[in-house]
Amino acid sequence: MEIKQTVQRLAALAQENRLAIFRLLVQAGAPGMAAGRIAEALSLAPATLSFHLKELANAGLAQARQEGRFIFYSADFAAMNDLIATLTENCCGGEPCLPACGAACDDKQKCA
Amino acid sequence: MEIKQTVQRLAALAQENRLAIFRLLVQAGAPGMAAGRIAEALSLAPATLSFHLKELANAGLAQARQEGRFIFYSADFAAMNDLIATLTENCCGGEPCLPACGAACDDKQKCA
DNA sequence: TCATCATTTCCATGATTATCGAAACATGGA
DNA sequence: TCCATGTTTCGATAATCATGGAAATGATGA
Repeated sequence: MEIKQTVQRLAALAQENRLAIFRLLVQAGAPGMAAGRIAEALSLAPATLSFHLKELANAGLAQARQEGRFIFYSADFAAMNDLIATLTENCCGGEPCLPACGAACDDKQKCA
Repeated sequence: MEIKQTVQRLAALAQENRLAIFRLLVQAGAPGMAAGRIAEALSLAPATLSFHLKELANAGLAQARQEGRFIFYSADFAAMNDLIATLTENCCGGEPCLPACGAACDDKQKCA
């Protein structure tokens, strides 16, 4: 993943309301939640919520889907995993991993 | 990890220069790098670098250590892992995981 | 102590971001 | 078509952030 996109995704999550929105979407799973429901759950003004949802969508962390009069938003798990993979990809820089590094490494053998 | 701290750490990484600094420190491993070397590697003004290093240190993602006239900074792998764990902790919200989720889950059995 | 080097703090500036009221834009039902 | 509802865009404002020059701080060796 490009560094610009990584920064964009980190920035998208680095805001209290957006992190809360994203977590809500993660818990909601594939069907997601209608914008209004999210606003209700987090007590956000419609314009404010819309601003943040757009930010998450632009970063590729959320997707919108129209259903009747409602617009459902859902988390993009693949994007989240890409982000995490990018953060950990140079984990320990080829050297034998520090103990603390183990939990984040996909390659358990390398990080044993 | 508290949500405020999670936001702080994400924000610390959500800036191109700071992400570059952090990656450099990750590659440098435990010994870390002197501030001057980092500035040199990334062509940053001393004041600018100092600002960003402070930001990373405040977020708990980097540590400073004095060595002679130099101050060495190193990445805190444990903090990075905490951050990732927080991002993935409600991964798939208890339901069977979506395929895309597997890579991020520590619990491979749950996310098979 | 003094000179020197490495780094940080102070300060001002410009840029970006978050918020929300009001208006506009869909969508679906009567 | 008209109305009601759900969501987004517009516009203004306040707050936060990034940058780097200049001065201050801290550490070392002479």
